[in-house]
Amino acid sequence: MHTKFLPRPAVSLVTTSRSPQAGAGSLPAGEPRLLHAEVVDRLRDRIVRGELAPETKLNERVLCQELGISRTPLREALKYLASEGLVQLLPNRGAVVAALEPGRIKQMFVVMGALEALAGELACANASDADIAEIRAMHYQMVAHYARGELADYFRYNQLIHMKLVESGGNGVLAQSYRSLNAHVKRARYMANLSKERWDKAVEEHEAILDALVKRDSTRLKALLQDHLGNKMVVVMEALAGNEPGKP
Amino acid sequence: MHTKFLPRPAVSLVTTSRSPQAGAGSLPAGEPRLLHAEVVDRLRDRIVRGELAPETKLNERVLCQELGISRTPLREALKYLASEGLVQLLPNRGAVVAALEPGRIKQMFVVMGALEALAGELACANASDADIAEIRAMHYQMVAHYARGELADYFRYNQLIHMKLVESGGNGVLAQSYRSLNAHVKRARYMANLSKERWDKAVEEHEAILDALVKRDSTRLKALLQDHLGNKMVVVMEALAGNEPGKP
DNA sequence: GGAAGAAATTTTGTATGCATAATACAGAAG
DNA sequence: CTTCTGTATTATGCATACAAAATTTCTTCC
Repeated sequence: MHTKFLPRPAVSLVTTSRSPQAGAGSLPAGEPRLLHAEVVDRLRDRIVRGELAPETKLNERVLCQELGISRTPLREALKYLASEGLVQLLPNRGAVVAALEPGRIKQMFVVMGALEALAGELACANASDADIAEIRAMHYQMVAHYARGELADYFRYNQLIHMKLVESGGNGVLAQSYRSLNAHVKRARYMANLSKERWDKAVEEHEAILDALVKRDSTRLKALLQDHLGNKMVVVMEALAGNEPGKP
Repeated sequence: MHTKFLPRPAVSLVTTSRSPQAGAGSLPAGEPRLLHAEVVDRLRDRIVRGELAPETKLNERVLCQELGISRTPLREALKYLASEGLVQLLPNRGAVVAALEPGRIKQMFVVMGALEALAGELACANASDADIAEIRAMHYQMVAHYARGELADYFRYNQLIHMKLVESGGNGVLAQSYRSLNAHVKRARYMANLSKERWDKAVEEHEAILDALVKRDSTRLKALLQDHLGNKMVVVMEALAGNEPGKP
């Protein structure tokens, strides 16, 4: 697998032009977006998508050139991502993309199970009818993509549904915790090749989940979510076991 | 309440002397401890203990002087703490200690409830006898401090017990998530004045919790932990409601 | 040829400098 | 006295400079 960075010609995030050498600012900017925050989002995205593979060394000079910024905001972003657990800081030796240890991912699934169960409970109790209608709409979108075999779009709606479900319980802390763990797990999922059978089953499970939510059947929803997540865990863990039997 | 910083004469964290102007390093240092990491720990501690009160403005120049470092590692530390949610970054306006919104704290208790329930389950299943013996020992220490009316020490052992219980389930991700939420909640608890009755009851609850753990009665332990946490929530929420009826 | 060690290079950690945004302050107008 | 406006001050965001550590490269010796 490639670990080399693409020689992108430093498209540069700098738009607000606060830098000493820069010439002219432009956008009126309703809300100032700081560089480190932008970099956090970009790097997190690249890590989650697997473009920055686990254990990739993050060379500051290279990243700075790619992003068209100086080391200061980059290093701030790395600290932020380290706190999220997506980056590991090695004192005096820089930063690397966090490893994807199967044991740790499994632990994350267990915790996410507890969070999703709680989320299901809260959603049944607190979700508005509009929330549920939105989830139903996303569900049908997802099923449509499934029918057409469009995996990427299926995944996207799948994620949207799970996030919306978690959010509609009205507990922002829960949503935040879930999102954070989910980012880690998503990294692993990019390796997992969904089998046709598993895909079929996952859609079935989603049908049942939607049904339980509509009926606000908390007990059943919790059980279904647990089951769904458990199955997903199996798939991901298998993929993970297959993709790194021995680290070279 | 004081929000002003103490004029500490810059005791300086700099020991490794990598700075341009610094004179001499000293400690052989088995493992290099970086400045930003040190600052993260210090600031987090001050925030959790309430020495840096909620919504306190964090002036970089002042903190730099207090810590005896330059702005670079300080700002890195602030980014890290922002990711933990203990600090809020205001673009172009610096950083403030995160507010203690009762609604949010309540949400945290709900999530911690789910995590503790899981922790209880895992502890019953996975804790070694040595783990349980350690918890028991800490429990008796705690009770001794309770008997002597030593609140601070009681709290310390209380925390140790809860953390050990969470850790002995063997799920590091769970422990990490719990620790993070706990830091936030601890901030609130520093305001809560435990009544004698509540204290008595809390110790009773702990007796029952220990008993359930020793017997590895997962179902009962979960229920007891939920109850215990729920009671603690009531106390904290009352204190929080009392201490900020109107923000000046 | 390979191991060991020294010098050169790169990389990281921290401090500092500079430009812009934000705030405090002063004075004028109402 | 309050409110507005323009200016001085301060604070923040980013870039850069420099020193120590780590890594690589080049010798040297066996």
